[in-house]
Amino acid sequence: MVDVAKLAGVSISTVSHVLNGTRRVNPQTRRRVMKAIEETGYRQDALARAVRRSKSESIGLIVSDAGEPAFAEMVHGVENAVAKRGLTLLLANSAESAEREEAALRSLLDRRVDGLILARAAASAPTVLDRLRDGATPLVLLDRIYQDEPFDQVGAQNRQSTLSLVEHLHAAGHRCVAVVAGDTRVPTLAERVAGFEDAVRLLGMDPTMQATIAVSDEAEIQAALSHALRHQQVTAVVALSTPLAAAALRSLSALERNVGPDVAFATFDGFAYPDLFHPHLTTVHQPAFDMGVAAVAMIAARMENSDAPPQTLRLRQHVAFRESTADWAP
Amino acid sequence: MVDVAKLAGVSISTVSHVLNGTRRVNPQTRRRVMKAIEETGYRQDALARAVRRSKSESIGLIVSDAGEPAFAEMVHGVENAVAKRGLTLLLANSAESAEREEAALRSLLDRRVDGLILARAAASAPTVLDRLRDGATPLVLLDRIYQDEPFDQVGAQNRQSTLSLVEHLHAAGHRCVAVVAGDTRVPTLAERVAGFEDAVRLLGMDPTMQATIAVSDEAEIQAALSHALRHQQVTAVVALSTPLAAAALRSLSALERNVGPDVAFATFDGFAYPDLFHPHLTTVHQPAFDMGVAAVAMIAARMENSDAPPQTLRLRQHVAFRESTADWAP
DNA sequence: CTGTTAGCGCCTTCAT
DNA sequence: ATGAAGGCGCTAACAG
Repeated sequence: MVDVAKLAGVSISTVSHVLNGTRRVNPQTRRRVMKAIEETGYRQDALARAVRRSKSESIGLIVSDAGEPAFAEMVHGVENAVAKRGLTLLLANSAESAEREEAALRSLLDRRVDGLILARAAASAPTVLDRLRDGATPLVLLDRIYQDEPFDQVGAQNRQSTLSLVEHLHAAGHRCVAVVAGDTRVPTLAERVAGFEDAVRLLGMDPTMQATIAVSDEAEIQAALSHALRHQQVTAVVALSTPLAAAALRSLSALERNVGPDVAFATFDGFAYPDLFHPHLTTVHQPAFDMGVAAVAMIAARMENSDAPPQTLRLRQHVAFRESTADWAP
Repeated sequence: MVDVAKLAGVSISTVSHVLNGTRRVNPQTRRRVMKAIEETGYRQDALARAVRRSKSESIGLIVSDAGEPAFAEMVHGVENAVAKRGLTLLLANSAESAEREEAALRSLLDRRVDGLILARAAASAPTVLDRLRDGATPLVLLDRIYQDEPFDQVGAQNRQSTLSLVEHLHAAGHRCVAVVAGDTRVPTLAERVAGFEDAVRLLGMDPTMQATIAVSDEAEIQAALSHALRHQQVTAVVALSTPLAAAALRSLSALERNVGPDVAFATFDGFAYPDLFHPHLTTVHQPAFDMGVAAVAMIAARMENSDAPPQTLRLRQHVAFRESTADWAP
């Protein structure tokens, strides 16, 4: 910066001001400075600038499972929105571990990110957000919504979507449904279970004839499904996430039940390229990319106006009814 | 930091030294400082530290297409390796655009990342790496390998894998193959095409009976495939990436050719959960996660020893032979 | 319209 | 074994 100033015959202060457009400067000198910058190949040091302004022009994102396609999509959406605003994205993955989540949070905060987007880990510690309660750094909770937290949040309408899905199954004649629910500490999954229970009640289905399988391990899922199919006359299976769907489909295959004719099947989130996946699976599609975009928008809004009440945004999910729930007959 | 120093009754200099373990300090005072840090809830400012040391403890990653599953896996691998080293990941997506790539590069460099991992965009400008030629910031080129660039690189053994694949098809009786190649400015795809040409030569296949379809648009792919199937008696189709495979499979479906019995099919990179995808597709699996991990390792090595000659690492791909190339008969 | 100067929070000689 | 002091590169009063 000193070099530029010297070459242009001005003070570094002027250089700073032409760079930031932060005060009027004579077009003549302005030109000279620009030329000097060009010739010098000078680039502003974003870090020093951030230290001085205590604003880093960056936002941090912590996802709970970078391997899941839905989260990969959210990362994609966040990256897009962040880049569009000229910010930089700092990415971390907690891999569903409370320790890694805590460490990532500290690290990003130490880097003075201007905002933080967090999809909490399944095992997330209740105290992990304490250091953010003062609102110094805007936080938005992504995907996994915690009712009582005083933060902005973005998720999907899990409860209603599950209801629509089960209504559809009920209309097709299904009376006994098995839900592969996984780790129900995850609010997203708990909401979907709650939606299922809503449906059971509303549709007058017999609660004792339904099965909620709250495990994640494939072998356990298979055992539970086997039991449900044989002893509870379950005719439809609903998986609450992509990895659970994979485990369930493998289990059904091992149990020699054909998806479609033998047992109806539906899933949340689903697989990439659903039109190429056979059989075509009835799927509740999460607007993962848009959720990422929305999260960034909320951060931006919060940076403008920090004392508005926290807001929870739930995006609509698209329910695609396909083959896997069409070929079964009572 | 001043607060901590005051509370412990020492100078900030001592605080700095206990924090960094950068010189011997009396266990007594050391304790006092630690306690003061605890009570104050003091955290080091990573940015100020980076400015002073001109080392940011972060690495930048630019991918060319965050939507492709293979790149999502690489991001995952890079994130993992970076976190394991206690560094922070800055992520950007060029979306195959030279401008966005250039912008991302500048932005990350301005943030003084300690190393940079780049999967170049298809349209990448030849000059984009010029500012890195001096070696001040270690760079590793990921996935898309450029022969003549004097940088560390990590990719896959595309040429040999393609050869194995085509040998397999040839052994099954195929003599005319269509390759859906997409944008062959992408070195990865060009290498796979080269591997195909190697195979044609080595196996004595008639070059005029092969089709290389170097477009990405689905309608164009369908038209070209239609022509190749009818007028060139093509019996096997090979797609060189996941999106190309999706387009090709849709095209074949539109042309009413059954994958397997009517026409053999193989793809690179493939779809998630291949065991659930029907028909099971013969696939050359890229070790995308490991490529990401390896890229970080190379950055780390380069930071130790900057004057070793640049190295190109090619990881082996796993070729899984499955149904889609098993059911066809001459 | 422009320059001088005092920090931002930290590390690191140089003294003691 | 510890402190004092000078910057890292930058911005933002405060002066002219």
